Amino acid sequence: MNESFKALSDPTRRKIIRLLRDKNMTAGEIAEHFNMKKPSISHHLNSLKHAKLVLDERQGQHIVYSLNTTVVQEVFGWFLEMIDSKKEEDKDEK
Amino acid sequence: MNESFKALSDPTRRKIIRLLRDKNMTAGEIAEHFNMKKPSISHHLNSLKHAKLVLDERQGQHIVYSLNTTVVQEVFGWFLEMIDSKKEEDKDEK
DNA sequence: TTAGTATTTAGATAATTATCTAAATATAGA
DNA sequence: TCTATATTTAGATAATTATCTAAATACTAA
Repeated sequence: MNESFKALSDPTRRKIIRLLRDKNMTAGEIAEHFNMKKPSISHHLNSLKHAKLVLDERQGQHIVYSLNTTVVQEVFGWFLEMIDSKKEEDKDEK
Repeated sequence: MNESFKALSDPTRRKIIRLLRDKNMTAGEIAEHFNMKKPSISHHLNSLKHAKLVLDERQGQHIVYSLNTTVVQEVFGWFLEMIDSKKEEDKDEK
């Protein structure tokens, strides 16, 4: 999970996640949303891949990236723990 | 919100958040949970403070740190958006 | 005022990270 | 095989980050 937190620390990568939330995309399509050279996008995608936040699949000349919602949900769960259990404590006290 | 994501990218800082979830603590109390020199803890606390994830209050010789759940919830909301709206789309299609 | 304790700040250092350029690799079609 | 396109890898570089040591600051009590 540390890798996920690290990957999400960068705004470019968060935007990539947001893009892939809506639909799967090729590396080139993703790159079009940024004013950045493609190797840099590759580097970011590699980071997200390493954290398993995205999955990649080659389709001929293209590589299609998709969001791995399972891992996003894991990180989500961490926040839930930080917020939710605190609410439960409050309830118990009342 | 970028500051929050950055702050949370470090495991030491995430552990601090987890500690403060349970109860407010002084810098010294927090430091006891880590095998690290106090200036380093200070550095981490400063990062969390800068991101507004924690709040500090001097009480005599001590500085007490508390979790700022509002900001934690903001970040939580980001994940909700990544997960939740995707679920809604699925529902609409069914 | 001095001494003790809590905590931070400053500075150094090594490691990590984000972007670029150049080159390499993978796929497809002629 | 050559050419074109998509994408990644490699290397350089500047910026950022995490830990340490030394020093400074803040508060308390004698």
